Amino acid sequence: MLQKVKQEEKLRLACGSPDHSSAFMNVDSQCTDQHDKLPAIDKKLQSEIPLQEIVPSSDLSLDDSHINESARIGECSKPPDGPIESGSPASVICNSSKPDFYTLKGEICLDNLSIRELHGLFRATFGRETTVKDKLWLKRRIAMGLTNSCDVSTTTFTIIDNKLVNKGTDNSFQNADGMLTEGSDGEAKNLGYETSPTSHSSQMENHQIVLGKRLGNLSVELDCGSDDLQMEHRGAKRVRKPTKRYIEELSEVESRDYTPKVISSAKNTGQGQTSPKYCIRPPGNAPLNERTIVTRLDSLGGSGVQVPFVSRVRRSRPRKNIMALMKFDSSGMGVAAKLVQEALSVHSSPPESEHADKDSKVRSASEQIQPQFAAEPEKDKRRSVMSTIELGKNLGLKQTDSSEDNSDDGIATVPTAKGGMRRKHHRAWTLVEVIKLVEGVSKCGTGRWSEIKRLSFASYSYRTSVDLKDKWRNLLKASFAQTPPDDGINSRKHASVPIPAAILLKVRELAEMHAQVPPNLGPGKLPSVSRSVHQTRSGYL
DNA sequence: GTTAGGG
DNA sequence: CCCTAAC
Repeated sequence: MLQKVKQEEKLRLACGSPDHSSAFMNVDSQCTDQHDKLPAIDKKLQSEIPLQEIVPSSDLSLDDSHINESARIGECSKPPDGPIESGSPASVICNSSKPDFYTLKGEICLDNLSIRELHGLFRATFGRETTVKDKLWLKRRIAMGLTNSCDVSTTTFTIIDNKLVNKGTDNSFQNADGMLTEGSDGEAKNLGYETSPTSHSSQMENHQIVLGKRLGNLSVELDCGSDDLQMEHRGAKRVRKPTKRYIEELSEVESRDYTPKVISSAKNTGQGQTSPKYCIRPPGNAPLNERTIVTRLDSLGGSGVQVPFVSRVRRSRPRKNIMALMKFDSSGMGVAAKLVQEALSVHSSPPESEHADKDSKVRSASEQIQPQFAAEPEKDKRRSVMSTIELGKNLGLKQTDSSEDNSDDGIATVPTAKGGMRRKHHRAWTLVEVIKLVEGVSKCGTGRWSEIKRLSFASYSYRTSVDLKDKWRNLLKASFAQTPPDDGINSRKHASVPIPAAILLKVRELAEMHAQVPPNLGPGKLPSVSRSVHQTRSGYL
């Protein structure tokens, strides 16, 4: 990393930037890279491709990126050599007086560099040579490499793709297959691009390559590639923003990591509100609010998402167990004991309705009443229950026997004796259930789990629609897993239910109907299932 | 409240 | 099976 930074600086010098080597550069360029490069690329692409207006269907509007960019030029970068105007008031905000040329020079540099220079930069960035002559390709690769990311936001991605698609019915930009091959081959064999220098690269290719590189795993790369390809044909996967917990934890780590630097750099401006890594982004012409937004570009699962930076303090959703423990601590046993009684009473007078299972309180409460307690730090909710219950034990409260939970017909809950398996409430799927599930799917189609639950699992109180969904997912996996005739099902040690091949077959069939074929083995890899031997499957598709 | 998807 | 964001 250091090496890389060093070399980058050299390159900056080559661009006429005065020397300003400092420890901050590292951090700084990260910040700007992440934020600026991609929009910049977009912009470039845009101008290069004479296209009509893009219609950004969703969040990352193009306007936004433009604004961001111009604004950022003012704020995050202050070249000693040349005022890069835009005179935005934002520059005042910018607490980083540390100059960063990369932001503004970055594009310019890349634009003006000769192929040779680009090669140098490429080497600096990727640590290997390239013989690609395509300037555009080089620039993109380098830019992407510097962003160090799969941070191409899905949205941006789509837009670009659309653009490309729109533009090119000629497939110069769109030859997806070609792209994939070249991209991965190049990366894999270190041959670069030379084999077919004529074709243009696409955003997609870059995406893949960088991603693959990052993961350092070719197969992953290929998978991703095919995945992306599939995306074009089917709907993109729902993107998830990182969970709150993730954000919190990450923020925690980062703020710790950068603390020293923040302190040392903060004295320049007087206040260290933000770490250098984060850019303050004034909300452009969005008239909404005066507040500046602090974000960082986070890449999670390849989806670049603007993640709000949260401070270390846990906000909202205070840990519930904390609450419980606090009660215990402060007000003594009284409250806790009461809690225990509540918990106990809940299932000592069980209505035993079929919906009892849905009540998580009941569930967790009754289930945690066990002589054994897993020593592991548990999930919040459970822990609170556990602690109160344990307390109750200590107080000498009588516990009703834990076998209550199995009242229906069930098997035991949580053996959890020692080191081994402590599944909470696990109920093995019976073959009957599986069949019902398959049936239900064939009737309702996938994705309508609650419906299936209503129709086929009305009598099974314990299978929630989520369970059905999960099971289906597993079935799917199983059915598409290689099913070589030799080992087959038996080799599994403790496979709960073997799941006859016939059923798997049916699952596969249904899956194909609903376009659920996993991206890897496309349609046709498996011997096509003889179809329509049965089923009036309501033609839902 | 349901669904999708990661853990 | 759990969790939780997206819907």
